[in-house]
Amino acid sequence: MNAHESALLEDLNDPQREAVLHHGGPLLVLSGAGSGKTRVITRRVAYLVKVHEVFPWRILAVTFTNKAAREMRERLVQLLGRQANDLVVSTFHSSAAMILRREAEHVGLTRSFVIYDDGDQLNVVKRAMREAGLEQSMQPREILSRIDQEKNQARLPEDMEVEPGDERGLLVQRIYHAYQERLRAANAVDFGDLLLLLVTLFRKRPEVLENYRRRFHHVLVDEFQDTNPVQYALLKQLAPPPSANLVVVGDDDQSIYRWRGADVDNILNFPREYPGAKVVKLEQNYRSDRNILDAAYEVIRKNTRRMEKKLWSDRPAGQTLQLMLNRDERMEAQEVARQILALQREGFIKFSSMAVFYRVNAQSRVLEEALRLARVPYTLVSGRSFYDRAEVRDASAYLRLMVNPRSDADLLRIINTPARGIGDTTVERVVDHANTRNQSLYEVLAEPGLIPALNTTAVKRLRTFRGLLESLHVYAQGTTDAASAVDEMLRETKLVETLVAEGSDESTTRAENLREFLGAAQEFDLNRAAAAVAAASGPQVEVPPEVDAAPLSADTPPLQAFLEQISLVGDADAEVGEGRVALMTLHAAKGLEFDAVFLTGLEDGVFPHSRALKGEDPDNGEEMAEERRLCYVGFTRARKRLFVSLAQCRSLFGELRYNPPSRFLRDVPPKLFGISEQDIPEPPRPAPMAAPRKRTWDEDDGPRIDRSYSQASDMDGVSGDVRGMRVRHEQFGVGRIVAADGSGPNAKVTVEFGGAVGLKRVIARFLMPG
DNA sequence: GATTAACACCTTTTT
DNA sequence: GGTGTTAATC
Repeated sequence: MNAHESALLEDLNDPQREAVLHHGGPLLVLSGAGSGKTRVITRRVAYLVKVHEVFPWRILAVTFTNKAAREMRERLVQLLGRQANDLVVSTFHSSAAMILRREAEHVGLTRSFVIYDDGDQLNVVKRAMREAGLEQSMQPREILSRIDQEKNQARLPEDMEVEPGDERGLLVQRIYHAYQERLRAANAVDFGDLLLLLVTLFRKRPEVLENYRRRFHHVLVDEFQDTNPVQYALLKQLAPPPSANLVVVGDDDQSIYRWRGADVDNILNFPREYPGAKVVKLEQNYRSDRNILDAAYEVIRKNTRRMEKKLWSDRPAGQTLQLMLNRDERMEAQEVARQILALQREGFIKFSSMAVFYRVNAQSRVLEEALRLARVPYTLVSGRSFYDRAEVRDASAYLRLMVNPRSDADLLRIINTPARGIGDTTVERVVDHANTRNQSLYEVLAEPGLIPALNTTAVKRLRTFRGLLESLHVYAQGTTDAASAVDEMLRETKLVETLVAEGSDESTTRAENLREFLGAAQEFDLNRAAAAVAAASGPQVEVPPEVDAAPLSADTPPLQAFLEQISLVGDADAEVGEGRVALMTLHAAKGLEFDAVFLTGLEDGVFPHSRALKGEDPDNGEEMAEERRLCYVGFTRARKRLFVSLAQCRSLFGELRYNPPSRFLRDVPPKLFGISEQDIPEPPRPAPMAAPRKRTWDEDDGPRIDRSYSQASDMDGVSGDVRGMRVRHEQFGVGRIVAADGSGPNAKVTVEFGGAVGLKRVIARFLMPG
């Protein structure tokens, strides 16, 4: 055994070592939470390279999230040094995008295709519906989600299985078809297409697939339990059964993306798809104290249809879990903040090793407020907030047009941003004209004079606008870095200028964001330059002539590469801040670990989510099983302390709701909370002021504006007789209520504001007592 | 054509 | 609480 070898096998337990050493053929690694699976994957890759002398470019390692890919890459750099540069380590979507770009012409795209996100997709669906005259038939959102589902199942419009007589299904199919045509015409793809088009291409053109099979002799997949049918199809193409070197690592108990088409059966049936696959179980947990592990097990064991395994640990039992019972969500948030400060003061746990989890993003607001008030530093770990801002998306739309002027969705987005006097009527006429001529908007705008019913000013403005796009497009073709393209675009479009001129606080922030966007482009260029240097100085190895060993993204032009990063990676800097508590959804928590974890909202209806509660048998449905797995994921993130919190009532979606404690809590034996069966405490009663308001106008109990629940400055509802009351409106100033009607959040009142304003009927919640 | 107020409607998780 | 749509007004 040489030095490399022993170093790479160091401190691995038996099954881990078995997985690293496994030689040839398919391998399934069932890895429980905290059992060291990333270590297994990275060591295995390093072992292949160093001991078996596999060329790094022969190895493809796919993960599900960008975070995971980044971490894996970092660890591999530590193990392999610059040899790691030649590995392909990326998400399904990134690697598919890179391959698709190389093969674009086979699928009716050009290499400069752009990637549409959710919002763009919805616009395309809406336009497809409008053109087909089917606007009122179904919700565009629903159509889109059904299209996405079809794509997840690897089905093109013609592959859809529609029962005869299924009107809605037929409608979806029709629009799906029109939608795809529009994407192709715009030289654009959506997320689903990245995978689906590639699978289709490989199916139709085996010789193209062959090139990649010849190259990638080793394929490794992380979080395999979350793969959906298209992803699995792609894997099977690249690493065909029965004998390819395909290593899949995952944990069926942590499958939490069923709603996005992920199929647990992929992992459950893997041994059948790849007969002879070796199966290794990693059951030793190195992360959590035993009390936490036991609690997690009690929750997950209720699921039927799982691969039986039980994590064990030689760690101490540790402290018991702590149950936090709160009156409402505000108290919950305060208590979380208080406990965080206490833990920090004890000195053992730093802010940066604590996290607060919640089921839905809507829960984060109250938590943030409380943490801010308590001066607890925190970071909100949410996917891609920066690139979701309107102004940043406008800027990206311009950039995408610079690369690909045919992108109608982008053109429509910015045709009047900043305002240049091109209104809805004009746009509609341009769109109609483009539809009849079957051309892109950009093409049609080359000769705006031909568009019917336009007046001369409109034609002139369109001409100027088209001129702008044209010169940007030309500029982009000559540019060698992303930042100069962004810079040029910001100058020419006057996006920043317009915002600055507006002068409001909000527009100033937006202008700042655009400057930050430029900064992101500069940073991107720097990283790219560094990567190029590293690649050039890497060891030159002999490559068999029939194999293409070039990096997948080899000659993507810089602006395009930057755009790809924006769409697929998002805000790479949104890592958990130093010295800050992390706030995130349970889904975002997968793959992370913290000394102390706060799991909030353990109430039936919140977690498990209300959607999982309805149905015939809410305790055994697939949705409930998934909620349970989500709970398991949440629990097993904690190393030493697990706080589980609920609120007896919480206002969600504008309404006050009383939810029973989560059924998951009943699965945890009380002794793990350090309490006995009898003294399971009652949550504190809601304060009298928090009583649900059910009053109507008939109950005359004196003038009163009910703002019991929210401390907000607005009037949530109106009750009692408020006539004569003084109120203030942001626009109209101070006045007196003369009449009122309705109740609840949309109650209206008529107010005499006096002066020039006079009588106005306004929604009560826009008023403040004044 | 732009701007604003009113109002309807939705709200799980995200590559 | 946000977002998109409509109607009214400049």
